[in-house]
Amino acid sequence: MRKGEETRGRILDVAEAAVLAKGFGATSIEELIVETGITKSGFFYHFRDKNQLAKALLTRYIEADERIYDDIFGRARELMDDPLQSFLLGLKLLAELLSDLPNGHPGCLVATSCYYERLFDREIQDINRQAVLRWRTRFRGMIQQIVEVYPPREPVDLDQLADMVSTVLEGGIVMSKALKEPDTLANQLLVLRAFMKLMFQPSPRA
Amino acid sequence: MRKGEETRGRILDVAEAAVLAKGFGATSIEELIVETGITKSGFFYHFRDKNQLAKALLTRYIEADERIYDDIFGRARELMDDPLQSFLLGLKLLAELLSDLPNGHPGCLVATSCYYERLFDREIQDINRQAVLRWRTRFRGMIQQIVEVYPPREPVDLDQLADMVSTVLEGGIVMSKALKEPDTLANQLLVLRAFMKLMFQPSPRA
DNA sequence: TTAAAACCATACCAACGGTACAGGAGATCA
DNA sequence: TGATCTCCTGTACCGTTGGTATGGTTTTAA
Repeated sequence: MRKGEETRGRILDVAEAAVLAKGFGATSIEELIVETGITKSGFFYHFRDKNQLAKALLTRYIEADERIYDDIFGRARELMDDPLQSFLLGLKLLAELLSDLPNGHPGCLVATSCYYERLFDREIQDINRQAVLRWRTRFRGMIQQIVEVYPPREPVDLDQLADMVSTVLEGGIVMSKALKEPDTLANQLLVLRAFMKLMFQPSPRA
Repeated sequence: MRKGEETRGRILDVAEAAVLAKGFGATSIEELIVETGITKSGFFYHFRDKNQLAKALLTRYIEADERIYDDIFGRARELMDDPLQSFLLGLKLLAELLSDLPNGHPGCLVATSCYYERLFDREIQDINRQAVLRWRTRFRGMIQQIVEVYPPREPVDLDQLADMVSTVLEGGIVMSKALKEPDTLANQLLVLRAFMKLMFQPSPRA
């Protein structure tokens, strides 16, 4: 039965847009079923309650997010052999992808979820935490490869340096949305790229 | 008539904690009046509706935020004459202040507000935008003074570099909350500090 | 003392999250 | 062909919430 999955996906699409635009607590099931074109009973057939919706929403978002990173940094690795150049290219490709979004980045569900601690149960909070830890692992792996070739020019913890990518992405999204300047996110990522270049690229005089 | 202001402040205290812990839409007026110890009528005496509460919350938060930055970077300026050293000291002082928060940073209302576009009117969105623009002006002023003495070692837009401070703060708060690691925010700020050092500090061989 | 400020009490409404239960259309399979 | 399962619709109901209204009372400052 494939049709159920499709309806479920449509509910999640509508819900994701609504949650990112007005918050989870302010998103009513009523508006979701109106916009999706189903009934309340139909909604509760797919999701036991609002909390299950949140969980499905978050896991789906995280999986899509991972696929994007796999794709971008996988391509960068194919195009560049040098780990530093590959990382810098990945950041550039990501910046391009982000600046090509027509209405700017719609927002990050991981970011919004961490502002709902008292609303969500431990399971959801843990899903969120694991997602951020996977980001850390991903970028630390790339940075470790860089460090093996290029020693960092300032003493820095590699986990913290890896987290910086996620930090700039999350912060950049907030800045872009608050300023209503879609470019800001991509630009902040490019500033991070310049920082990373400075951190690892050998000095021209060496 | 001072007592009114005090009650109003208490409502805002309770509301701020609630909004940061579960979102604006999920924060009920009912719980606010229970925790504040007033009646519903009392609440609506101070705030015409929930939107006015949001506006008051946000403006109060932004003003307190500005006072903190004035204080920290003002002290840093007193202690260090050199604009670069003063800036780096300010980042360090800010990191110390943030890591001294007992339960980690409670969250940024500016960040949450930008995830409520469809919930808030243009006025609130503009208050938010102006706040971020003031951050930009503040840090760009400091960076401009640095650039006059130390040329940047990578080509970079000064507005974007100034925004990086806010980006790392906002992103660091999200990371800290998602990971449930209070130190992460301060650590990310210190990584930014290392980046800034690399960007402006003359190379040791020069 | 007096008037404004700062509330309290009560009643009410529509909308929302959620529950419960009965049923029906359509595909799938024995 | 009949039975079963998936994927819904329809209806009815409950407690809570945001918000409005209205009238009254206590506290405070001039």
